[in-house]
Amino acid sequence: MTAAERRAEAKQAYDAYIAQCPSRKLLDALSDKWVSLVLTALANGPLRYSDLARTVAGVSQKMLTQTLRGLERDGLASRTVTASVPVRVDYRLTPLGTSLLPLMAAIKEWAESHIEDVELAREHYDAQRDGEQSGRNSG
Amino acid sequence: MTAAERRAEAKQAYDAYIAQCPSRKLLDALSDKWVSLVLTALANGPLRYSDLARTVAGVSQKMLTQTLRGLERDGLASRTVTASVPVRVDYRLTPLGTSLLPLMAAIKEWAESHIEDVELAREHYDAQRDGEQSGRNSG
DNA sequence: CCGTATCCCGGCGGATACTG
DNA sequence: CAGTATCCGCCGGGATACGG
Repeated sequence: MTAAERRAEAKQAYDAYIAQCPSRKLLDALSDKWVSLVLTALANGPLRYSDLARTVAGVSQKMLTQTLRGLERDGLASRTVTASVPVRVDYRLTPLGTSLLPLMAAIKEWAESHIEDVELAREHYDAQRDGEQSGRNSG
Repeated sequence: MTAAERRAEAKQAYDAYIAQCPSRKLLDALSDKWVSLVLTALANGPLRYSDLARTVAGVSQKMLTQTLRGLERDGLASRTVTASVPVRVDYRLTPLGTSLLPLMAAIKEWAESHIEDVELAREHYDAQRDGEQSGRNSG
């Protein structure tokens, strides 16, 4: 059995598992680096493609388009083309996409309340590791 | 300027951006494929390494360890070694990690309420695309 | 202005082998 | 049992060029 076949089988198992797990599907969707950023950018109202590119600073054209296609496919955002010259394309959240905002808010709330603890934990952990390195021979 | 330098600069900009954005940090943390699964697995109580490997079916040894180290570093989980033969290692959620559970529940709730809409939207979107493909010459 | 197609590199993550 | 080290395939995603 080749590595590719093994991979495919494992993928099958994983897919079969998440297939029955709504939470994982959602997390998979939100996991994409840019999804949450675009979602947040659109929270205030519709935006043109170029506006999005500016608002979500750092995103490449490819990823922005790809992300938007994904959101559109998932029914979270809608795409409106105005056939002028030059062409104009607006994106806006659908009701479904909008219904996600409270959840995003909840995430934001937890983050703002607790992310500092996480930061501190990291520093502590890293310091600990460094200490062990240099103190390895002294104990 | 080389491509690598451009990349580095863009990365800088992105990092600088998320550095001041708690929500993104949290999402970055939760984004890892296995984090939420491990978190969920530990929700019911402490588990041994091997138990986790079984519970989170499909995860490789490498990724499980890597995920656990990450959770430990973030102060979301703690690691307890019992020096017996064979050695025994338990992982459990910290209070901080536990505080994440309601948020996970909220995610689960949204997912269970709306993921069906997402599925339908996808089917519709895909069907639409297919239709355009085959009907391209008929209009 | 708003994309799509192509190339290509870096890194994620699985498989495997080895240690304590 | 619970890892660590290493190799390597795959694909995410940036850069670039081109079409409508």
